[in-house]
Amino acid sequence: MNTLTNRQKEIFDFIKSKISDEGYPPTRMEISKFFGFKSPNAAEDHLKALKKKGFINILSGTSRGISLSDDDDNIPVIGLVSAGSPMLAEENVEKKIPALPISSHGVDFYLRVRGDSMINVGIFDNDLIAVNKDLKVKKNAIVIARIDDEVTVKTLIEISNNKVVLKAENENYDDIVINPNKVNLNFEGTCVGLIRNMN
Amino acid sequence: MNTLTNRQKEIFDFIKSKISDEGYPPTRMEISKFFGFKSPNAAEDHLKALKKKGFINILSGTSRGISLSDDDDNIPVIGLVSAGSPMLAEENVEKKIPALPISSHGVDFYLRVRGDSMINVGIFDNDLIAVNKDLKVKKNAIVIARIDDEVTVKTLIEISNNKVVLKAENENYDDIVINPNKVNLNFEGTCVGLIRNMN
DNA sequence: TGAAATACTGTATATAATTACAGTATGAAC
DNA sequence: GTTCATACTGTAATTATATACAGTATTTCA
Repeated sequence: MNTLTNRQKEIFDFIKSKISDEGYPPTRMEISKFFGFKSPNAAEDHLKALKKKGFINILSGTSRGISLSDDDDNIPVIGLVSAGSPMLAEENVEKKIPALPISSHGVDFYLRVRGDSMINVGIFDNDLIAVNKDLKVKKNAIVIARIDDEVTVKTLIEISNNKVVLKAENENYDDIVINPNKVNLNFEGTCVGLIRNMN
Repeated sequence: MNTLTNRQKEIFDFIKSKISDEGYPPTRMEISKFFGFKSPNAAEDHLKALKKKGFINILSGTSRGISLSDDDDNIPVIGLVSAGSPMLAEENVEKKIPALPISSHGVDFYLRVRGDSMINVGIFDNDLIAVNKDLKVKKNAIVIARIDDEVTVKTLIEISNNKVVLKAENENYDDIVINPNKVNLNFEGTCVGLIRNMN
């Protein structure tokens, strides 16, 4: 998908806000009025550009026939992570679900938790944790780490150039102490929320 | 708000599905075509009825100018419950948020948990629990009980005509043993899910 | 440096859409 | 037993809307 110019992004944002505010997309005239265009064709041209770049679909002959093609506010749920594959690789995506209704930080994906290593902080087997992948990992945060292709959820209690300590929140598990220069360690993100389904 | 006739509900549902499928509301002609009306005025009449009953708004002179007036898929979050007031009374509603993305059962409201009495089952202070108020309360379910105006979340471990036992999932709390004939006991619902926001 | 993309103005027109008015028929409410 | 709400048919007019064509000016990229 191509990138939008500043002006095109403004138009695209206007369309999105119209849809969320009014409940329906704008007409060419409404776009023109908002941006001060003297001709509806200016809006038409922008819509064609947005369509060409794949950001919207246009139904011809249909009033307000604009739909956003990039509707994916749905967030992937990651089940088991295959060795060697990136977190968000298609083979790892169990399904897609809408965003967490609460959450101060953005959620990039949900990860289904396996095992009981974090029960002391209320993260149970089969829970979904909401993960933000761009937040800087910080001490005392619950992080999603990948150690030599093994994905694990733990509390980060120490991080320096040659030592990383990951703590399981369960007395039955030992701390994981790693020299990041010797093993392959990646942080896949920080846990920012949790969803549990009870039956 | 008035109630809808079966036919009006069909029309209303069609409008909702059009909005979610196509991204914009239908025209009178599209409604008529779908239902087999031979006149667009049949749709017009229905829209007026829906407007009169408060289910939609209509912007005159605007193509597809239909908007849904009640975003009733948003679910109330209940904070502190005032003594004597029904659970869902307005004064108890903190805010409204979209439905839990997962959940096998319907969610009638979210309740903000106060205290640590359920930490052994992973329910922590400030968590939101998703509550279904119509499920029959069952042994071993986590229930929301109201005992003489005091709302509490506990595991129901015994229920009979003259004895109800509610268990806190934390060693520091004793079981609550109640004779339902002597105190005012109501079950407000069953916990069907959980949301936690982490910062 | 020259073509293509961007960002518009200006005009025009076919058609999409709203919506009023005039009816018909049926069942519920008072 | 008549009024009101529901649920439509049928017609028609005004206006809302999409969208083509012909331009101009500027910027981007190869």
